[in-house]
Amino acid sequence: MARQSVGVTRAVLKRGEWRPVATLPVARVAVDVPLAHLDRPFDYRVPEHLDDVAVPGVRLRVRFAGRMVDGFLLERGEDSAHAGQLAWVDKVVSPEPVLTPEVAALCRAVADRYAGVLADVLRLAVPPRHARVEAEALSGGVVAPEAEAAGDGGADRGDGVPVKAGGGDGARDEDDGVRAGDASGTGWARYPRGPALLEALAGGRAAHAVWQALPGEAWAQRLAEAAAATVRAGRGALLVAADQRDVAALHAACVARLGEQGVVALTAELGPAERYRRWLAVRRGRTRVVVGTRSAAFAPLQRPGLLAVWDDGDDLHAEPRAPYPHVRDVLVLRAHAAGAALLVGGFARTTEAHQLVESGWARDVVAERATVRAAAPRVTALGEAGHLARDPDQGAARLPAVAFEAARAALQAGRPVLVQVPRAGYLPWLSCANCRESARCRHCAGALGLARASPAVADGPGAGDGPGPPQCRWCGRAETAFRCPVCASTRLRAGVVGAGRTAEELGRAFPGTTVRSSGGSAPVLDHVPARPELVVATPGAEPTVEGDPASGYGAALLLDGWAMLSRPDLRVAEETLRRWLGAAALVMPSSDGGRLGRVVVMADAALPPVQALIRWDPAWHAATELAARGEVGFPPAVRMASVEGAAGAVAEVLDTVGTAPVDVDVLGPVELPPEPGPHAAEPPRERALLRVPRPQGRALAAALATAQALRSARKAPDPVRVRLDPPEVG
DNA sequence: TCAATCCGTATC
DNA sequence: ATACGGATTGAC
Repeated sequence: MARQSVGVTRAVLKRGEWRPVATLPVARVAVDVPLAHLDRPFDYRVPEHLDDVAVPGVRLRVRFAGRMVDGFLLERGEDSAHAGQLAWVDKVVSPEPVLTPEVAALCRAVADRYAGVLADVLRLAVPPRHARVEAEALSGGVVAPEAEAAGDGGADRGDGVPVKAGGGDGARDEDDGVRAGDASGTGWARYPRGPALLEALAGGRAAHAVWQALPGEAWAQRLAEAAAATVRAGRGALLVAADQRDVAALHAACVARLGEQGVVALTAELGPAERYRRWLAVRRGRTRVVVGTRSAAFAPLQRPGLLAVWDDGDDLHAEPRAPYPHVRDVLVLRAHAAGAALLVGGFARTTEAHQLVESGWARDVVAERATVRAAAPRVTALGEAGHLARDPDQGAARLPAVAFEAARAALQAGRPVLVQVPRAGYLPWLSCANCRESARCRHCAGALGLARASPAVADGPGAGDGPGPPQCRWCGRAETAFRCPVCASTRLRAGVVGAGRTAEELGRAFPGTTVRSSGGSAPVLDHVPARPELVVATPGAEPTVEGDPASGYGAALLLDGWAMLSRPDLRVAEETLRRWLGAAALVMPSSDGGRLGRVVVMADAALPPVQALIRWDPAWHAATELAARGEVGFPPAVRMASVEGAAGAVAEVLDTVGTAPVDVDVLGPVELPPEPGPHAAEPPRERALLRVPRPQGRALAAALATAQALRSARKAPDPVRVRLDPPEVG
């Protein structure tokens, strides 16, 4: 185990004079070769001069099929099952054991779960080596500076001042003086099972929880409390959030509670050197709490006690590179294997998270109805809005009366108003083809738009609805006979809807009121001052309101409802509700006889997601969705795989899977629409969907891995993409 | 009969 | 990928 200086890893002897070590002479190596049929360890001989550094987890170079490849040493063994001669471990790249046994096992499990290869998962899990960083830490022992979580806009906090452990004093923390792990006094007391969860963490027990955060919840503080309880048990906590902004909030909350020491943020934006520096600090056990984005789910945290993901419905939690693992699944596998607790939290609830509850694997952490009601804003749905506000000014855009009143009441009370609008480019926006005047709804004067022109994904029944008539972006009414009020033209031209345009329109509806934008073409704001201003934000870019979390926005207008719900996507109800809840959770509780703390959503109250928002019951909605998916046989009620590629190749994979002992239901294959761009000359691609009952998920993945291995073994030219539970299908 | 080449298969 | 073995081919 003695650490060698780096130079010694090179052979001093000539290769012919290398001698095998006496004990544990066999190194089992995961080679970095992404071929399905080579996805297993290969044995090599350890030469004497590498004995010290050839420890499990190190990166090394070996000769494989006639060329030098990278690999990881998985373990040392006494003998090999391989009949032939073993080749030498050529070189140990660095003595740093970057692949811990726990993470190695996790990567194998993830590869198996997703019918992928270990080499691909290892590339997601272990960041590229940065030799200089490794050396600086080796020699100096300097603890990585981690003051700035990149993009940390926390300018309202006193930065640079070391915070004493336990002295939680975040700007938005209402739980001053509460000791970590003391369940009774934290914000977790508002949830009947919250204290028990914290006690389990403090006791080092592997609780599994799906947490439905209360509206207005200081979620980052709650997760920091959970992390602190875990640390008290002498174990580490890993908190994964979808984006930089959420990571920064989590980091700030954890630092406030636990101090700078031992809390580290891992995100892609850090750049290779800083990222590797922090990652190494985690591996070396200098940190007890890791917060980060997607790939942090694999962070080599020592003795993991709590694995948590916030807002697991955000699609950023789905890895876009093969084998396309989802953070929630990675953490479930890891919790299972490492005996760690798992916490899946959010304002919304995904069907997958609910599935964990229904299967009995996880417990529900939800507040009592009365607590929810007391914390929630009052929600009004405006599907078929009847009344309109009188124009306060000539030419000003008008809002439905209820929305206008809710906003005005909030502004008069000195509170900001949040307006959630569709992301720019999400929807075409329409104007008169002749005079360029914006095309407006004849009922409410909202801007007209087209519901998504062509369905990019044609899944299941009901796919292929063409572009419908223009619809009002505010009230959702269809306009079947447009006629420009200015020039009487009946022709329309398309532009692009942006948050900026909506901001402009709203500015006219509320003259003299400051309008801020967040998201879309405008930069995303972390927070806004608690002043009577309009805040126009795209979904996911809603700023929090500075100050006490119990008093957020005075009102919110959710304008993108009909646009969202018109998308041809099976997940659309769940995703729409998630976005609404994310915005509505920032609104103050209903007060002043319902005048303050209002949410107005432009969607039909009869729709289930609208009902769920009104009643603030995402768990009910998730249960409904899960039941519906069960009826039509879609994930997560079943396990599904998509197999995509050239027609013949797909057929081959299906053939092989057909011989496996799995009871597979095959949908398709169907021809996919040609991809836009330079793919015109290529033969059409096909996709088949395979589904099995959930207990057979492993067997399905194994059968698909076998099929891929067969193809790769005979160098089949057309690649086939296999994805398990592809997000756009479920 | 032997060498050059082709093809299939394993890759430690 | 490359490398090796066995079969095949072709020239003597």
